[in-house]
Amino acid sequence: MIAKVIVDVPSQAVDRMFDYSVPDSLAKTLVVGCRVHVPFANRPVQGFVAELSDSTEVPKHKLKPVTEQLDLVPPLTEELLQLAEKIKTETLSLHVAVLKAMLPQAMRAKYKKILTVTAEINKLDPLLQPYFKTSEDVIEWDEWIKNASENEIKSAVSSLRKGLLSAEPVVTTKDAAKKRLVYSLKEESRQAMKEAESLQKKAPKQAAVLRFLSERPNDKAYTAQELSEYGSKAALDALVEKGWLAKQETVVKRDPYEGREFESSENLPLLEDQAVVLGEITAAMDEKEHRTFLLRGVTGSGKTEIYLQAIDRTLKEGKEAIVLVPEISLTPQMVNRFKARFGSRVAVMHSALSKGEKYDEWKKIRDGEVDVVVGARSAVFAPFTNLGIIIIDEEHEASYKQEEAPRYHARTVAVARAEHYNCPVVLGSATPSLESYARAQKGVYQLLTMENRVNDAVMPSVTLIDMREELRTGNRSMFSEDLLDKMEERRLKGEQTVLLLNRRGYSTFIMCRECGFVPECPHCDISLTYHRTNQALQCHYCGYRETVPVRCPDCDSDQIRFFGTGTQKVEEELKKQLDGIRIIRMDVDTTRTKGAHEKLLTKFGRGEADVLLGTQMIAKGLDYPNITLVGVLAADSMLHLPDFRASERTFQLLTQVAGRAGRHKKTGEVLIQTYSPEHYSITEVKQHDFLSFYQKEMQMRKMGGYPPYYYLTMLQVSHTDLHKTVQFTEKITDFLRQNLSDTTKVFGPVASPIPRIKDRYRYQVMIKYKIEPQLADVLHELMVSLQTDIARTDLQVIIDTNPHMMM
DNA sequence: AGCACGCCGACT
DNA sequence: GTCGGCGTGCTC
Repeated sequence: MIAKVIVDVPSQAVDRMFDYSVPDSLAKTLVVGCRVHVPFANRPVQGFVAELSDSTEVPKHKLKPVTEQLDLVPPLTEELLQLAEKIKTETLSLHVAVLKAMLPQAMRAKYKKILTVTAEINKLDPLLQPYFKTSEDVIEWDEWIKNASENEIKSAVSSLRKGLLSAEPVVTTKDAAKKRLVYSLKEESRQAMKEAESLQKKAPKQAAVLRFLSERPNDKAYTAQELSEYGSKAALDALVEKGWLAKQETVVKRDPYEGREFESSENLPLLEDQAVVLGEITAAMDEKEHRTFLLRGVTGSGKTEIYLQAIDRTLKEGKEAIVLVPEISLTPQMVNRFKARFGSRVAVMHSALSKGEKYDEWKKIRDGEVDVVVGARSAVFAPFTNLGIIIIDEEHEASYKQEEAPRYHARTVAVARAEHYNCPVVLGSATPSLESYARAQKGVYQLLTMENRVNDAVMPSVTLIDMREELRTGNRSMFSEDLLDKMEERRLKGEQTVLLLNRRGYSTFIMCRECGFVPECPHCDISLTYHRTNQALQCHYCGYRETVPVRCPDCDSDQIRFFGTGTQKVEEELKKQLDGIRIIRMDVDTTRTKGAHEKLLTKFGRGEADVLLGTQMIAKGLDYPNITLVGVLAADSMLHLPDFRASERTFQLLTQVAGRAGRHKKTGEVLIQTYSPEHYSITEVKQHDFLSFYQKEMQMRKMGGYPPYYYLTMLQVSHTDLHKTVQFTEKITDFLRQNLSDTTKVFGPVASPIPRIKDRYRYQVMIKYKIEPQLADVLHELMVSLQTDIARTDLQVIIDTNPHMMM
């Protein structure tokens, strides 16, 4: 038997299948989708069995056997393997990169080099001898070299040359299952309890352990911890030694939500709107036909309840469901709603879990222990085999696009999977992406709309505050008079305010007031950000850090001042303006630790603060009845980013955060402070008018030649040498112009908006097209032709067939 | 990517 | 004459 293997080597040059013979010992168990270890270019690597076959073109003397099979149950199903090929061609990624993206981190291979002694230890340099107390001892090269002295390293290198040491590459791939040791009473011991009493005198602890265990059911096993009140680990091990007890390793399942009580909930009654929408979705399920629905429902219209009931229906049919939510809204509040309805049938996958916890959640899915997964982007690859529905909440969110290779979009993957299972996809949002809404207009997706809020709530009133006007009237603070008044008013009434500091593309930097000097990162063309917590200037892109200068490095003036606004500064300022106001601040600093996010929200929910102040992360999913005021500081701060989606993002964020107000009995009010009160991405928020925004933005896209009117592909070229960067980009641009059709436009070379990151110069080429069937082939050909340059020089070329970030 | 193979300069 | 530098090709 021959196994066709995709090897884990990230190079275009080996991005194909390699044939291996399957040894007899594995012939019965090896199946497609398993991970294996194989020898490749004289070293072991991990690979994925993509096909099994009886024949091969490869001459016998070249064929090597599979060394090891890692999975009995293949982690990748046939469906996922097919899907991987599709993603590979669509995103121009390496095949193995896609396969790895489908697995939890813990199942991906680790490679290291191990040094072993081949001669007698005493022949070795005395400097190295301490590392090899016995001939079994090894040095893990990559780890060792970090702490070894220069002389030790030199000595090791020369010992390798002389053959006293040998270097061996090894792959380690493990299932990150958490194991623990447990003790149980052996069957035969039970009959001999009388003899056990004889231990009493010499070994009272051991006797106590036996007595305890004999009073319990036989098969129950306990950890040393659980038995510690009867006898220590030493006593337990002695009993094992004497044959009384059995000691075993068992796999424990971590449960990130262990010990948490979830109040169970039933299906809620639906409004008419909701019932119609649910009806359409279940009809599609009945027809067993794939359909993609775009559910546009205003904030507070009860989209989540629709998801829950659609899933309920799916489960009743014995099928499974995937729910994708944006990373930042994977809040406990969200998770709780699913856990409350479906209990232990839900797995949760998000970045706050440890690698091991993620693995366990993943395994629950593969082993069929759960049938619903709620998770961020990568949960779209959940290894279900009988999918009944895929739901993408807040479908417009940028986090559904992966910004590293493989650059897939979860929406595209979801639709591909749903086509395979003939099941529906539901894309939900109050502010759909332009792409999706345009597809719905064209009938590619089926549009469903909910214009009414549940709880008889009305949409909050939105007021725009022109900050230029405030400035003219002499208010130089970051709060308008109106906003301060209203916040104070809420506090007196015992109601709450959500305050959004929109600071994307707007960070705190320092500037010399005398000469205008702004400290920049020496490795990236970007100004340094001021971090108050460690009193340092830090680069957002490479992590470079320096201390805050006391005097201007340029003109020696001491007039160095901070600009921009951070949440900390807002908090201080607000405390100054409104004496005694209680503020909860949510930003990266205050939510870094595990569970902090939840704690802060619970606190706010209990009414222990008047104001919840935060960045984007507070814009989503918050649902507290007492929030009656939402304030937005600097609404337009991301409007001027070099990104054709800037208006769309602004509208979406403002609508989302406005939706936090007045979701229940009390009506809500929203105050938006801005310097561009006439911009449509802001004015349309005031009217709650998605359609009007959509039409205006579509006009802009049409004029600019952007999606959804045109498709984009971006090539990002980088190199440490500026001249080479430009040269290569020119070469690439020429190649594209020559090989693509005349109607396709190739823009470039241009320097990237951030022209240098980590000492690499960055240029880009943008391709705009309507129909270009050759594109994938041409780009592939291009990459093949650049292969040697990429491998031998430090040239890097990134292709993004659906760019979301223009930086 | 990472390794062997092979062809050139510098040195025991 | 040998060691080790790095350019080149290949990996089932």
